[in-house]
Amino acid sequence: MSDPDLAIADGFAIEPGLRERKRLATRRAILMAAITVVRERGLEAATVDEIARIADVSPRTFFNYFSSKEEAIVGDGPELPGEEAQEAFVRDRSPILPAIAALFATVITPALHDQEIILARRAITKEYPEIGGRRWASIHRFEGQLTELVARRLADEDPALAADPRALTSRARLIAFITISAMRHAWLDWMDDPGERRGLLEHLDDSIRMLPEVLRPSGPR
Amino acid sequence: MSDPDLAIADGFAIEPGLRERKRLATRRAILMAAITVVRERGLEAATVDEIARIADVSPRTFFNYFSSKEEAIVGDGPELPGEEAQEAFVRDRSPILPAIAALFATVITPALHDQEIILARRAITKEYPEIGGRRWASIHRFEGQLTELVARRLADEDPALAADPRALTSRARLIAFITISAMRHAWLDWMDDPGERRGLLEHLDDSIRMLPEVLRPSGPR
DNA sequence: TGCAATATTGCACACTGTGCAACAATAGGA
DNA sequence: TCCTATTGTTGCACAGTGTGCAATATTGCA
Repeated sequence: MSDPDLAIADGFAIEPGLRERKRLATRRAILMAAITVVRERGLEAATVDEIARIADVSPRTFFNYFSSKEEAIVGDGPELPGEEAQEAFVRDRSPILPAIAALFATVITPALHDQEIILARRAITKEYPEIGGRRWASIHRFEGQLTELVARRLADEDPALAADPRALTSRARLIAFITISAMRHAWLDWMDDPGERRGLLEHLDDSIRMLPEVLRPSGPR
Repeated sequence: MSDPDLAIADGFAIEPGLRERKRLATRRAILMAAITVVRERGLEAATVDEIARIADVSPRTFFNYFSSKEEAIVGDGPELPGEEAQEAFVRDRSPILPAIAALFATVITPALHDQEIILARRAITKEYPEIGGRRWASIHRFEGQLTELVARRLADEDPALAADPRALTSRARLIAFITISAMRHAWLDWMDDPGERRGLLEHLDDSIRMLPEVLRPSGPR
């Protein structure tokens, strides 16, 4: 059960063999089946057995591709970009909030590739917010990773802070929480944007820019 | 299956009968059993059957008191204070962030009553962060309630904003997200505070005060 | 005491998720 | 083309969560 992405990870675009192509097709079939069942017959009807039946695989095979039902329906959690981008972020000295927003943008852009899946999932999470349960694990993991990354940058730009691990972690954690909040805020505004007049990344810019404004003690005026 | 808290909800402290006292005792027995099993034998061993066995009730009865295993181990989610406090908050015109922090304080203070349970749960969530899964539902619900409340206040203090529901919701949501982030940040700093030199509420003040500082475009300096 | 309300329990059931071993399909060289 | 190692698929048994329901036990109250 090798990761087919590894075939292109080293820069050579190896034509995937029959095995990899079948694997990707199966994964997609299960994923589409999950989304389809939820959209057409509701979250109640979306049991693993039913999804597997629609995808034409055995229920056992379902779990070879997704570790939980929610993962198939709602997708994987966010991931940090590769090492090089992380290093650049650590050494960067521009304002940190927009820098993190840019980091998010590089992560989101490829994920937005498959419009059909993205839009279906958007509709599903809007109709069934309770599906987010299993997502907690991945968001929590992402919070930890981002905190770590921000801490590296803070330590890099302020050695005095690096000498106080507790203060460093505390500050990094707050920045990570705030930016993830902005990300979620942008996502929700995007979901509420009826004509989709602005893209997700534009909403993210809006949210980041709204932050200092909202925090002014005197309130917006 | 009436809520025993209702007996005092209207201001009259009715002496609870044998039924209510037994009910509270059973609830507590299950709760303590859950915490004890996790602490002594790990999260793996903490099955519903085992917890029920320790609490000396049937597994079925466990689910009469808690809707899930996690709820027994980690406790209920946060709740907004009563109507009067909410109304006062809506009409209040002091800076909104400290005002929300004060709101949190009124909610947290009674919840901090039972030191034994609080400390045990603190240790458990520290050792097993993955337990938070089921908590997502309650945090999500709380986010929605707080957003609604903040929106009422924003509409009350700025009629122009009230006329634009989307902008109103967007702003209220961001404020709710940020303050909940600050709350979670304070909770984590509190968990990391070894000698417990500062209480949870003091950490909350710290977090709220740290917000504008962190957001300054030039960064901390 | 006796009746109404409520709590506890056992039981059957649907569902998620995992380990394991048998079986099927593919890759890649002889 | 055939052979074999590797990898993918499936069925099966199992442990666990959570729910509905009906029988039984307990409590409140007249």
